[in-house]
Amino acid sequence: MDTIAVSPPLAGEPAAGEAPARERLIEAASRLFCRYGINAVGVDTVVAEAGTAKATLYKAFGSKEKLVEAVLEREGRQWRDWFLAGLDAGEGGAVERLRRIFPLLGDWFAQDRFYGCPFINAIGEHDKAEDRLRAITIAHKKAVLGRIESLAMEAGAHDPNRLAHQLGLLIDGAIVVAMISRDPGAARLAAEAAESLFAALERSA
Amino acid sequence: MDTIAVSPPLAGEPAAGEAPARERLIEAASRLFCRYGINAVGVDTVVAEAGTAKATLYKAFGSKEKLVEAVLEREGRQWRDWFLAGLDAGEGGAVERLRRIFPLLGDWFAQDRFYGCPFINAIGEHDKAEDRLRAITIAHKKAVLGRIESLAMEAGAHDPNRLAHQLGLLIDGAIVVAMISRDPGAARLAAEAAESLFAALERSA
DNA sequence: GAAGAGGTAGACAGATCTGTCTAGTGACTG
DNA sequence: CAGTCACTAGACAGATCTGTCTACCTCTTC
Repeated sequence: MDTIAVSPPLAGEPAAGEAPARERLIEAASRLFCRYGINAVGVDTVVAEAGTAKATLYKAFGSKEKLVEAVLEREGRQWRDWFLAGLDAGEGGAVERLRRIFPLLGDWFAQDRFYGCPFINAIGEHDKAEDRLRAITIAHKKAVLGRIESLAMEAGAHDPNRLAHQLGLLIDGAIVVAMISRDPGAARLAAEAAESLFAALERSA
Repeated sequence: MDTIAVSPPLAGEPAAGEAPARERLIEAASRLFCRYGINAVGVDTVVAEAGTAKATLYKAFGSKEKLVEAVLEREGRQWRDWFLAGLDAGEGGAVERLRRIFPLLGDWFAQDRFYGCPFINAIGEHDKAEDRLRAITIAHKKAVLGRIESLAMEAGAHDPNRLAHQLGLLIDGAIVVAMISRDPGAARLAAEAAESLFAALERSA
């Protein structure tokens, strides 16, 4: 009943058991936006997929734009819950937990419903002068990198903030490469690169 | 007259001196697609920006989709010309050239017209089952990583292909982080991470 | 000077987009 | 039983989308 989520973060089955309309809308939008792109999916498609009426969408969110924000918030929260729980699960010290980053990503990449990072994709297809989506994305990244930084500190890194952000580069790079190549092997490649970052750390530990 | 391009790859000024209509269309589309996203820009906007008639666009490209492909081909070619020339310019051995990757990226990120990688953004906003854009992107990356791999080999890397792809992760990660954060400092961060990858190499050299 | 190439301006068709609105249904509550 | 709440079905408005078509203009070349 209380098991840790083993399945990666993406929206799963069409949410059996009749979830409330608002939730079904977010889940349907999540699936469609991630797979086809936000601008490529109209609200009619979303309500059809969610099995709700159009008025329900506009009652609940006010606009497509707000729906997009709600989707990103939920997608981010779920991803962080899954990812951070995965880091903390099981035995091992801080370095072992940091090492778990990339196998976790590998599990995600291997899902057939892996479509890249919704945040990166959303920013890429909107006006680059727009700040709203960037702010949501930065908050998400901050939460993830914050936990990684504290693990890096625990692991005795000389500059935990820098190590965390360097790992962040490898994470984002791996996500993008996995989306483009459809090869989950990007995670292993990133894991090996991360070992080089850990090397200095191990020497001083 | 024969100077190396000092300005990074993005489409520059509105192409003075009356370029042919086809070229003006690609340049206008490039600017608009990169900044606002492909699906967010209609062909009417493109022809208005290019100062051509709509019929000219369809005569030259046949469809918006083909125009997108032409934009990516040109954008990729220009970027590679600039980037690879930047690697090879100046003195220094293979490792010094590899080290030049990230300062070059930093110049790109610092441009006010830097909107992330057009390939990554294009794939992100299209159907992830679509293969055409992925193929164009993979060809582009192959050309870039090919050169990096041969530099890695020259530098005496144990596994040049792996080093090249690991640098590729850092490159893509830096591009994405720079797009999101609007901070060209991502390039310096990546440069420092790359030093960890070069460390093993230096030891064996 | 006729013919053709390459381009312009813009109307048009038909689809699709976001967002609003009306009318009605069913469940729960005082 | 009346009222409210959450929701459905779908018509509708008005904008915008891709793509086509006609009519015209302006060079160059034979």
